[in-house]
Amino acid sequence: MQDDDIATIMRALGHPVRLHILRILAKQQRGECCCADVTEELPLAQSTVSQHIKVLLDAGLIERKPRGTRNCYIVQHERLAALGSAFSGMVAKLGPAAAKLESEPA
Amino acid sequence: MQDDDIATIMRALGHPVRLHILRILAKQQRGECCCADVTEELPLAQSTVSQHIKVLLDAGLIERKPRGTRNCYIVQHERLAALGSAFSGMVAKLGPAAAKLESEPA
DNA sequence: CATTTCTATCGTAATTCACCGATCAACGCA
DNA sequence: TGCGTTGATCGGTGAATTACGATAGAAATG
Repeated sequence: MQDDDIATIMRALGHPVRLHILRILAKQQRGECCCADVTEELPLAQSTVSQHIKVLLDAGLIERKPRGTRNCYIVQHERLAALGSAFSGMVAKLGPAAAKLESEPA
Repeated sequence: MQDDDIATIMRALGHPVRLHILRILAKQQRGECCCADVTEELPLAQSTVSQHIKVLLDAGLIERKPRGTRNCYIVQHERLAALGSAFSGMVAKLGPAAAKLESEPA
C-alpha cells in the first residue's frame, strides 16, 4: 500500500464522527444499517451524515448495498485489516530495529 | 484512548508529507535529525516543514530535543504503538471476524 | 399514477488546511 | 559585541473541509 493510500484512509478515520459512524454501522450490521439509522444516532443533519459516509466510501472503508428504498452500508473489515498491516509494517520500519538498516531492500 | 485522540493522531498521519517526515526522522535518528535535514529531503519551504512538524508534535508522535542551535526530533514509538493498540482494539470491536493487527517486530 | 420515504447531491457559509515568503528570537562563534 | 545559522512564528492566499437547508430522483406503497 502506498503512502497516499495510507494517508487517505488515515484522514478518513481522522474525524470522531466518522469513527462513530463506523461503530454504528458495525453494531447494527445484523439488523438495520441504513443512513437514517446512522443519522438518528448523531446530532447532525442527514446531508452531513451522508457526506461523512461518502468519505468512508471513497476510502473503501465501507461498501454501499442498495436495499429497496434504503442504502445499507457494510464495514469493509478487509480494508481495515489492510490498513492495520500497512501501519504496523510502517511502524516496524520506523522502529529502532529498522534504524540499523542503512538501505532497505524493497 | 478516546475517539478524539485517535482521530487527532489519525489526522496527523493523514498526510503523505507527514508520513515521509516520520520516515526521515527515523532514518536519521542515529545521526542528525534536525529540521534542516528534513527540509532538505522535501520539495517544500522550511516554514511548511516546520508546520508539519508542529502537527506531529501536537499529536505526540514526535518529541523536540533542543541541541545547541538546532532542534532535533525523536519519533515517539510508544505513541505509535499506543495508536496501534487502540486501532486494533477498535477494529476488533467493529468486527469479530478477520482484521487482526500483526504487531510483530521486523 | 400519485404519494410517501429515503438519501445523494447541490448551493452556501464558516472554518480549517497547506503552502509560501518574511521576520525574529536564540544560540554558537569569532 | 557583532555575525551567521537555525527554526518557530506571523501574515496572506487559495483550496479543502465541515456544516446546514433545500432539492431531486429512485423505490415501495396505495
